[in-house]
Amino acid sequence: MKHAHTHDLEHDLLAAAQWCAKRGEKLTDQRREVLALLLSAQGSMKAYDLLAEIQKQRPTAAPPTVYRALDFLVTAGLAHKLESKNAFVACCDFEHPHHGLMLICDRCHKVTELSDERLAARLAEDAAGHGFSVAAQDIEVRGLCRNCRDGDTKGAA
Amino acid sequence: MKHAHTHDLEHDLLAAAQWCAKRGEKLTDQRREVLALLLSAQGSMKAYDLLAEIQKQRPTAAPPTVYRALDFLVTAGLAHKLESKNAFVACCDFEHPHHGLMLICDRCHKVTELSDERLAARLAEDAAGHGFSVAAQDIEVRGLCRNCRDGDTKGAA
DNA sequence: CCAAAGACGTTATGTTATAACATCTAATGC
DNA sequence: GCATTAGATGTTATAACATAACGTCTTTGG
Ligand SMILES: [Zn+2]
Ligand SMILES: [Zn+2]
Ligand SMILES: [Zn+2]
Ligand SMILES: [Zn+2]
Repeated sequence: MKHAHTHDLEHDLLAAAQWCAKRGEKLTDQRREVLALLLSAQGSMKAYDLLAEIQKQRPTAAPPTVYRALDFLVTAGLAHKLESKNAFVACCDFEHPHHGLMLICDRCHKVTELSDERLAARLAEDAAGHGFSVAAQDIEVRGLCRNCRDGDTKGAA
Repeated sequence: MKHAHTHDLEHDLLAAAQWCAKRGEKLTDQRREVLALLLSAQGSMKAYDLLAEIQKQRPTAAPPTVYRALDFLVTAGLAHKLESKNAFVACCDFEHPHHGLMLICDRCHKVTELSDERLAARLAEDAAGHGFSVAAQDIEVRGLCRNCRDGDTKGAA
């Protein structure tokens, strides 16, 4: 079981590459590296933290290196930006475009992405009621995850 | 009718001062100036735009001047931060704490704050279903407001 | 081969936000 | 009144987040 995570990671990266190909785009090495970091992270990652990781293998990497990769991943639906944290997370289910609802733990910083179509529908309904047509939505919730709320101390930063 | 806006503004500022007093805090001159700018703005305002306005009357003002005022206003519920724009808006109804839903027009940049308790409840329910306890929530919707959708050209930036 | 498009390298800069410490002011208790 | 103290502000510097601009390289299709 030692390499279970690695195996899942490879599987996810392959699926992401296929998803890109389906869209007529390419998951290049740099994009793959950034996505791999996001997939491996416990919570979200900041752009400059990603940059620091990338620089371990590619010392000449600069901010545009990682921001370009992030832009690509977000546009392709492979990752999401957490606006309230200026941080990024891998999407949990990029093959099924959705309106994610992000649960962000203030204590262990873990992020859980939910999808609730009825919630999104209600949102669109509220907006329509004011003559507003929705192009994009962002729902971020801060609080405590189950572990942290139950007094677990292992997840603390 | 020429001074209707001014009158509303003074009324709102008075109400805000009373709201602060009720909380054992003070709406100082600087805080009042920032709030007045937010109340008078058509859409949201960025911190450094607020700073530029403040500096017209108080040339020594620096970033902490405006960020401190904004922190106070947001904490007191008198203003909200739009995380997706790094910008700020006055709250439409600070005397009735709520979970605002922000409709942000991509064309004229106007912001409409709605309150939908059922939406907030659904959100909390989704979170609870995953063992997550909600401390704060942020819902931001981008799109086109009624005027802009209908082809009005007056509101363009 | 050649042209065009996409990706990447590189430098510099723009934008957003806070740390840290000094000073001032207002409220409290004596 | 006067010291104490908490809150607010002044001031300088820097941290953190993000993009502009331009050059080069690689891939791909004619
Ligand atoms: Zn997702
Ligand atoms: Zn947690
Ligand atoms: Zn509000
Ligand atoms: Zn509009």
